[in-house]
This record gives sequence, C-alpha cells and structure tokens, in this order.
Amino acid sequence: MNFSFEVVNTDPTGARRGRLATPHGTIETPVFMPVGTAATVKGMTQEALEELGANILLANTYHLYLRPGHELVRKLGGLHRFMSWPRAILTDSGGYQVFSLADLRKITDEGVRFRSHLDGSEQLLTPEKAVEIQLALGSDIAMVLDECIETPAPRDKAEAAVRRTTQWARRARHHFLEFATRNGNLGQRQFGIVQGATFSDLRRESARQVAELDFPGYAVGGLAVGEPHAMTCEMTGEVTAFLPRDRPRYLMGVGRPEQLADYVALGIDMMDCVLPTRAARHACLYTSEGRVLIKNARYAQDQQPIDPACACSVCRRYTRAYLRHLFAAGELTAAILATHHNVHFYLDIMRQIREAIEFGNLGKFSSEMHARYAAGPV
RNA sequence: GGACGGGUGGGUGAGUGGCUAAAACCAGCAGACUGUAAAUCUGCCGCUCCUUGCGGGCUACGGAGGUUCGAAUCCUCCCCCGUCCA
Repeated sequence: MNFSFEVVNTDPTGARRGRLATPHGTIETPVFMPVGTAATVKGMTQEALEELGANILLANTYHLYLRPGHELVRKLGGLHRFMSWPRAILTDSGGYQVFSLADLRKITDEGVRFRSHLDGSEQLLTPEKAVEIQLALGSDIAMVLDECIETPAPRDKAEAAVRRTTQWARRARHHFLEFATRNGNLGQRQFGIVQGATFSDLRRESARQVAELDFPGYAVGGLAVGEPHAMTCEMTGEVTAFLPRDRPRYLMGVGRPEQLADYVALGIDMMDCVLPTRAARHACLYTSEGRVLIKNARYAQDQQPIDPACACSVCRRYTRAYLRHLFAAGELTAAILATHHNVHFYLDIMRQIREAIEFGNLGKFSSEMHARYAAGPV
C-alpha cells in the first residue's frame, strides 16, 4: 500500500477529516496515537490496542536504539514483526529526549551527545543516525531529529533551535532520500518538524524553511512544554497556516482530553501524548464528566463504573471501589485496567471529533469538553 | 524467684542531656503528570489558637517520682514484653 494523504472533508473551523494511507493500513484522521516508547504501550497488549481500534502507535528511536538496539530489531524483521503490531507505527526521532534528558546531553551542530541513562555510556545521535535507526526499525513514519526546547525560552535560544532544526532537517532529508535509495526502503515516509518556541515570526519562518524540503508530512514540535494552552493554540495556528494543505499535520506531544478538539480545529490531523497512559498508571482516570482521581477515599465504596457513560470493557465490568483497591494494593492490574480505560477514552474522543467535523459541530463539542473539565477532579 | 535485653507518634524503627513535635520507611490524606529515565514525583500527616509565621499555647517517647537552667535520653521505684537460668 502506498503512502498517501487525502483531506476528505473540512469544517468551518478549519478542521479536516482525512485519510492517511500507510504500508500498514489506512488511518482515519484526525487521529490520536498512543505512545509506545519502548515498543510497548505501557500496561497494554497489542491485542488490546487492536480491539480498541488504535491504528497507529508511536515508538521511540532513541530508546529502541539503546535497547534492544535497532540492528537487532532489523535482524528480527523490523519493529512491526518484533512487537507483533500489524498496523502503522510512527517513530519519534529522539528530539524530545534532547529536551527531557537535558541534564544528560550536550548539543552541537553535529548532533546530540547523550549519556545513556541505562549504563552511562556516551552516545552520539545525529540527524543522519536518526534516519538510519528508523529505517532499520522500519516504521511507517520517521521523524527528523529536531531540537526541542522548553517554553518560555529566550529569543536567542529559540532562534538557535530553529536554525539547528532546519539545518538538521535538511541533512536528514538528504540522507533519507539517498540512504533509502541505496539500501532499500519498504515504504517509510519522513516528516519534518517545525520549532520556534513561542515566537510567532520564528514559528512562521521555521515552517517556511522546513516546508521547502518537501516532506510528505509536517509536525509542530516544541509545544505543550510549559506554556499555557492558549499559547499552544496560538503557535499551532500560526504554523498550520504556513504548511501545505495536502500534507498531514502532526502536533507532537498533546494533549489533555479537553484540548484535543482545539488542536483539530486549528488544522491538526495527528496527535500523540503519554498523558492517557501515564496518568492512568498514576490513578488519574479520564471520564465524560471530568477527571476521576480513583485513589481518593471517596471512591472506597463507590459501586459505579469509572465512567457510567463509557462502553469500554473495564467500565462494563469493574467498579470504582475495585479499581481504588487495586491501586491502594499496588496491584499491576490497576495500571492495566486504568490504561485500557484511558486509551479507550482518548480514542473515543477522536471518534467523536471526526464525527463532529462531518456534522460541522466541532466547536460545540470542544466547549462542552472544556466545561466538563474546568471544574477539576470530579 | 534470678540474669540479661527491651517498652518511642497509626505500624516498623532511629535517637543515649539542649540543634527533638522527635530521623527514615510504611500506612493514611491530597495533588501533579502533555513527541515516557515516570507502576513516578510533590505536599500534608499529635491537638489547638490566631495577625498562617523559620508564630503562640497545650499534650507526647510504659507509669510515678527525682536530678538538672533544660530529660525520650541520667537516677529511684513500679508495670508490661522477650530470651535464658532455676
């Protein structure tokens, strides 16, 4: 199956209903991609993800490079076969680790030197290396290595990150096209990434520069890393206006349940976030009425499901009281059930968003979500 | 009956004269989490008062007395627990 993207519908807000075809299946967009950094969505099996209708997962270049190693994965038939995931995979480049492992790395124009958090060994990740690792993994979509910085950031730092991100994108693009031609590529596509922190002009400039490299898809990076939601939206809007309409747009690392529709309304087609899975492991459950902090004493005798309006298998079978007990007891099943529910909830939000775009009432959906989540934990 | 060892905040358990309302861990309560170094991290955790502060008062280290400016810490007696000897 060839890689292609088509916008099948738009609504007045600027939201797009689309279809992204990959070698591992066609994805209805806007889409939310559960994060499976180390070739697993923590707390979930691949069969469960398939049942929930996840059509694309995220995995991480840097983490899989360190362990088990991209060459091993290649030898074992690529990431899809290795982890037995027949649907699409997008691999992040390690750019986020530039941000999150700030105290363990050093950036130069050449690339990023990491001190491995696993064994302390020094590792060099370059734009070219990130390309090669991802080709070995065989993901459907490979991200270029970028420099992700915190927000708010000083102007000069943001400028430097944009300059380097563009420079790296150029190198990554060339290397990808050349290396793939020489060594074979089973249909992987490469996405560019826009940076620019919270500066509108830098965001626009970054978008313009990266778009020149003619990627089949574009990501907006470096957002939701400290700035307020309104700023995230403002910057996203600045960028999407400058990206080609016929290519998928991926807003990296977002968001909270009530924020997803906002990004979609700004023309975003793809999102990913660790929040549903991480929060689940930390006993934070997302529901149609807001967040449920299931460890709270108030749920000790609550015989309702997590979310009475939810159709997931966990809500059909287990009570809040039982979930609370599992968390209190430190049982692994707590994380498994909570993760299942939250991922279902996120994927269901996306289903509703896609439907809302078709019916032209995405704005209404968005304001309802915000209203329900405004009050804090239920 | 005797010899040792020991009794500390909900639990385990540090502390052997003032820096101790008393370490640490657990439990409990609450919160955070946005391209995952996260089954993690943070705060509170004797009672009480207020002008919420490195604030005041009270109570507290088995019990009762005592020494001392000052005691969970030293002394005396008593109670209880454990081990061993009769």
